[in-house]
Amino acid sequence: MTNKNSSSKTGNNPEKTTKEKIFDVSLDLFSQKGFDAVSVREIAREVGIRESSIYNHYKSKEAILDAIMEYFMSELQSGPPEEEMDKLMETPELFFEVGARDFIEGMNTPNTQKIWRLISIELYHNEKIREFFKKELLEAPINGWEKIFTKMMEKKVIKEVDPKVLAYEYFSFALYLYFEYFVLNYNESMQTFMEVAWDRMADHAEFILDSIKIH
Amino acid sequence: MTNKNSSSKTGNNPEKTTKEKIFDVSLDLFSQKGFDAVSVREIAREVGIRESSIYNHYKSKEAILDAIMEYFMSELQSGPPEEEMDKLMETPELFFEVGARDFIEGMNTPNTQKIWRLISIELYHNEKIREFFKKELLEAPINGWEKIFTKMMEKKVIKEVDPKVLAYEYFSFALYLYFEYFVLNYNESMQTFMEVAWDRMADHAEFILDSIKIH
DNA sequence: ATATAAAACTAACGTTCGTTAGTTAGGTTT
DNA sequence: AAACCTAACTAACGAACGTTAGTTTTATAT
Repeated sequence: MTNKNSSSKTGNNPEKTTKEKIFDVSLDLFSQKGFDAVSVREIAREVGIRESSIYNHYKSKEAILDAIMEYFMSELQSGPPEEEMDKLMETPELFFEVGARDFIEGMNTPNTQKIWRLISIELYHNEKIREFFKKELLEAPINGWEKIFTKMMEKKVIKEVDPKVLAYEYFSFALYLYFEYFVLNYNESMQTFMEVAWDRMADHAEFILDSIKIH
Repeated sequence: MTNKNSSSKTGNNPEKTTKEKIFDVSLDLFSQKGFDAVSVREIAREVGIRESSIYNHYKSKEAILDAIMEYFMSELQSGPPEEEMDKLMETPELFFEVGARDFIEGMNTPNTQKIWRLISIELYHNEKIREFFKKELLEAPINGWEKIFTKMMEKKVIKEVDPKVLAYEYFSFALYLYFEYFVLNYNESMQTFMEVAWDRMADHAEFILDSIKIH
């Protein structure tokens, strides 16, 4: 089995290898129906080969899911660099804008968007994915925002409140948007979501800002 | 097929009918593993009968899920009565406390708690459940809070802001708590969750209140 | 005691599932 | 030309699935 990374970021590359096709088709199907509800035969049919041929490229159905998750984790961006942060922090309005852009662009590309959906479905069935979600997609950002708010208080640009509470206040709305889109309205167009999410995240940031900024 | 309502609210009633046992066992299993991952044979084994006997009580596996959902909808409480509302609204602190209690007690009994979890899992696979969730568990409460905040503004007990934004601000945190518990930490004890949820909902209400109350 | 209806049983049906063994075609390297 | 590898193929395995038909037990009513 070759270990060439099966990334296949471009959806309409005509020179895709069979392994990449399997990857892409699986992601499409998994993200729409969930892992268990998709059969190897269905993947094979969509790719245009027999189901047994899948096993020339991936040793099991589970291995396809693993490859998808591995790809996603490698694509996770870690946000803007430290130095830039410090400057931004002095004007909270700007900072929130950057934060919102970060959040929304984190679900930007078609592939990552599908994986977000897949993760949502598999949260209930897959312990590994659930732990990943908790640690990397919830706790890490919240701890990050807590640190940011703490620093802002030290710099006296916002009022003194419990930074943890503030982090939850800010971040829980992002989770709400995520939930509304990926769980409840997954089929609507991405463009529409991006625009709406941007506006609502801006409203939210404004509300938070109004109550914590020092006039 | 008898149409006696299969409620079985008390978990340790020794005089449960077989139909009630099937209902309870199915709910247990569905809420832990999801509908598709539970087989009729597994339910039968847990109840202590053969799988074919299930069909003397429910005409299909799907019919068990339908019965569970029907029970849940019938248990949904609609909140405190109108007259009491008007009085409460004049002191927002009290009102939030009532709101939080409502929210948390809505997930109170062991049975409803399991169904909440089941709903979460089936959101992705079941269009009926997804629509129910959107309408009854998201839109309805948010519209309710929007009306409440509008009235509060009319009574001049809180500042004038966009009531829709405010409703989302208040409610999205509740959804966050729901998500954290039912999706990510389902196995922890209910008592622990109730206490933590109560505290955090109080912190949240205090934060919101601080930024909208008229001093 | 006898008849009746509910609810348990045994046995099997037709499908679909993930996966494997063994084989064949096509292209590249010796 | 021969050897080799990759990746396709055919065919099938055993297991699990939801469901059904037909039969026997059990409890209740006459």
